[in-house]
Amino acid sequence: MTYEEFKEKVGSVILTGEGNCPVTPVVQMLQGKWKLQILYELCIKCPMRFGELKKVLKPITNTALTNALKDLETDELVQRIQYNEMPLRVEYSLTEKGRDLLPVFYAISQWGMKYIP
Amino acid sequence: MTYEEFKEKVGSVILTGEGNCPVTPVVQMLQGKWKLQILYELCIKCPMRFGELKKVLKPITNTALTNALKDLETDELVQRIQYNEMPLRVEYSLTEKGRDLLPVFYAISQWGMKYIP
DNA sequence: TTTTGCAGTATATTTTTTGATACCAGGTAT
DNA sequence: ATACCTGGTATCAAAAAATATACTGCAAAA
Repeated sequence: MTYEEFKEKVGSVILTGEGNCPVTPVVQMLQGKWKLQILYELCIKCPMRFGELKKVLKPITNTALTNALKDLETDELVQRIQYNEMPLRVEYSLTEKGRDLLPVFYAISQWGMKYIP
Repeated sequence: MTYEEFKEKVGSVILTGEGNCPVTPVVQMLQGKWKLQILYELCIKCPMRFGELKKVLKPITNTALTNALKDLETDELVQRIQYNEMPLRVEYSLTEKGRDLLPVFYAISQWGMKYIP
């Protein structure tokens, strides 16, 4: 993709910094050491249980995972469903809003496959 | 994009966490409050001078901008060229590696235009 | 009856980021 | 002689993020 194609595709909305920017708020929403990694795991396998996420994201701590998941829930990217069985089962899955991030992860993975040795 | 399309496109390389993942290292490289915003500005206008970046990214501080630019230079996403005129002129531009992030920003902007009010 | 598994909480502490302030060097304009 | 411009650096304090450790409640299994 060239600069020209980029500007043409993104269109007239490239008003950075002024509250109309379609990138800055997204970037801010996804900030935090674990958020993107959690979302990516959920792109690959969905739903996932708390303990399952903890395993694939090791060495994440309970606290970090809980906090990140709460933020993602608040932003409506992830949905939490609790089944009151014993032992307790809680499943996390992407919402539609979260699933719409798939193209972002696809673009990142393409870049990674080109540049990460 | 569906989960199935995603997995098919990303292919067999979805080995998260184990050092072969094409996403995790990229995500880590782009972490930091200003990095993605700087790169995005350079997607829109390239090259840009130090003071120019400072203006569009206001309220960024000298320290923050300098540090972020250094990291981006280290990762070879951004190139720094100094012209020894007076007053001094320094221009920052995307490298080819950095330009290859355009599709990532395009995907983010698409998402942002759908979900950011 | 003690232990185990799940999904967390609570609290405190450490580490990392961020920010504010002042300063520098070289040349030009006043 | 003084002030100003650009593109920073240096130093320290403050705020935010991340981590460590211990603990909870519930039920079933040993």
